Amino acid sequence: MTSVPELPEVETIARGLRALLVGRTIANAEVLWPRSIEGMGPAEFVQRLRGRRITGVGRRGKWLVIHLAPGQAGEEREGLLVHLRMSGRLLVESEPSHDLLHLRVRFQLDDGRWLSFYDTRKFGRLRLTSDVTAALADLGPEPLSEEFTIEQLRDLVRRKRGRIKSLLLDQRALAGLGNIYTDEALWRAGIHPLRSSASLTGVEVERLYVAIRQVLQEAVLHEGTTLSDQEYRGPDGRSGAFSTQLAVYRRAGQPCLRCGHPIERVVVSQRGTYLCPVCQRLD
DNA sequence: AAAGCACCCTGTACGC
DNA sequence: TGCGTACAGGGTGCTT
Repeated sequence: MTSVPELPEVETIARGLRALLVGRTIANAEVLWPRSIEGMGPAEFVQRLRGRRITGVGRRGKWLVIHLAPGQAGEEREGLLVHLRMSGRLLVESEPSHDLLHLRVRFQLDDGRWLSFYDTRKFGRLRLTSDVTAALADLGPEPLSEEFTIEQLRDLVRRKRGRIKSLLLDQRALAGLGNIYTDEALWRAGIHPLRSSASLTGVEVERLYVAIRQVLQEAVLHEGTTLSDQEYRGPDGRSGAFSTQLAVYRRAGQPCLRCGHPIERVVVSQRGTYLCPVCQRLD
């Protein structure tokens, strides 16, 4: 069972970590699973992070961004990027580790605490970059930002020939949506995930825009979605409450909250996809 | 251009 | 009860 961190979960983590990390200095780092590090070897990674002060914690799409004060090289926009993928977790702990088996990378902070990266499935990635903006330049717009408008979504949708679900999952088109919130947004908008994106009417694009923003906003307010004990946790160990708000995700066979028809599961873009065939028509 | 698939991984669910 | 196997899922890269 997995519920993967998407925009609301990463946002919750960023907010929690911000309070704990800003102003701290990384005294030392240790890489227990080298493939968790992207773009350079673990030795260089550790060497470049040692002594660096954390100036901020943010989020871009599903990436967590830990901003660093300029080091000896003087890079202005250096930062540590973390993508949690399937099972990654970042925790601030007073003990060195609570789970050595799944500990992949850890940072010792100047206050004696530890920032620990746990990742059961080893898909998560840490990347140290000298230019945060450039490193994330391929990501599409932030769906909750003011800059993201209905017109932007309309352009995205009209320019592509593929399925609407594939488009929403494409991080270069729109940043931060994953399998859960894509299905939830499409259900709220009454749009079948297999519809060609270019076939959406103006009204449907508007409904989709509202649905995406609302579902993400509500999920942020609920601090994300946690589906079982094993799954996503906030940095303080709290679980997300949005699971109680899910209308379709993992609800195959259960009645649609709008019309009562059983929710169906199909596969779209190699992903389990949940929908109501009555409220989300293909024809 | 878009779709499909293998790959990266391991905990869990399921069938026998 | 225990064992083997299929499956899930984000992103990347390759093929169709």
